[in-house]
Amino acid sequence: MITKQTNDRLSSILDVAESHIRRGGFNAVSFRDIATAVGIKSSSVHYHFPHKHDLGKAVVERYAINFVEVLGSPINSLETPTMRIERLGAAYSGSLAQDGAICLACVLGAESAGLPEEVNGAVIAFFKQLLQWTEEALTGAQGPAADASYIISAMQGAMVLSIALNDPRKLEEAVTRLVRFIEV
Amino acid sequence: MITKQTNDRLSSILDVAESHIRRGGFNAVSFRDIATAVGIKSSSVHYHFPHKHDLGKAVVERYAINFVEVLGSPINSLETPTMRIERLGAAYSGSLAQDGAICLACVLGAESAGLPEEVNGAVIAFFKQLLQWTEEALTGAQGPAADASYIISAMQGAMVLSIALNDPRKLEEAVTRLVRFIEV
DNA sequence: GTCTATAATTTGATAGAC
DNA sequence: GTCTATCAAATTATAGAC
Repeated sequence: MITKQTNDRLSSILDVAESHIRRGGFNAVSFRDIATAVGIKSSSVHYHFPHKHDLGKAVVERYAINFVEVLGSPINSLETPTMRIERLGAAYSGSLAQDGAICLACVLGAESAGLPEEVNGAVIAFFKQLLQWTEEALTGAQGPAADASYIISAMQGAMVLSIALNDPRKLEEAVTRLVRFIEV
Repeated sequence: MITKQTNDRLSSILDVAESHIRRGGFNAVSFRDIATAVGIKSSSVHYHFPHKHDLGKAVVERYAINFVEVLGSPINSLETPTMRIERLGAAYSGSLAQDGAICLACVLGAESAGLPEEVNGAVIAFFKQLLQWTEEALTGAQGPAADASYIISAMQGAMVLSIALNDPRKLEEAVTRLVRFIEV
């Protein structure tokens, strides 16, 4: 099936691009590197994404969709706010362990002043989506850590420390601490 | 004076390089961009820093020295732990407002997997230094936020959110919250 | 220390055949 | 959709004159 194969190739390109960006930032990716890793030529990557910002935007948008899909809705759940934030932290911890890379939006957010507008817009949209999810997850919660921006900040920063110092416990400890100081 | 002029030029190069890196990451800087901004040729930049990782390393090391110098020693002070962390947060907030850029180590830490070893080593050294400063600053402190790694994580992440969403209050609010939950 | 000149490589991007 | 071929520009880096 043509459609299937197209999707697979597109996914492969996005997979490699996401992986590279999450490890070294937007400027650490090149069409050639991606093409080689996928097993095609750089001109074929250009066919799917004419400009580099098209590729970057697509990577972020797919990341955003996948992320919320994995997390699920925070409203329909029977969990407590504490459990939801714990799940958010587990998602990041698992992602850090499995991919050996931090949140895509964290890397791109850190270098946002040097990004194409199209990519930046997608990053901003993702962060707003993530903040909204966290706000909803915190409905009815209290305590020192019960604030969406604060929780996201702590987790993003802990990922930076974890990857820079090669110590995943930085993230785990931050999540533990956050979760502990959310009261229902 | 030759020495004076040399130092000024060297400082200018490091100034421009730091500014560019803090805005767009390590790969967003080029010898030509730096040279143009300083008012010299790229080969002259190579004279001072043969390889790009030499430049990157020097930028981080100077940043580390300046940072602790601005903060001062956390031990000889008569301040409470709360006041010291507040001062750390103010340093970052002021730096964000003045330079329009986040912490150098945060940007480079986020893309650490794509950095030259020499630069990475300097970033790790800076983070360890910063964590040690914060640990000493927290001597005798308690409460939900009284942990060096946690505090640094929250501040670094809050800077990412602040710059990505163009809202410096993210950092200010994080600092306020952290400071509020350190008990002496 | 800075310059000119230049090399070698990489990069984002396009044209056109299949 | 993918390929070959190619391009213009940019990048890191070096050699040698001043």
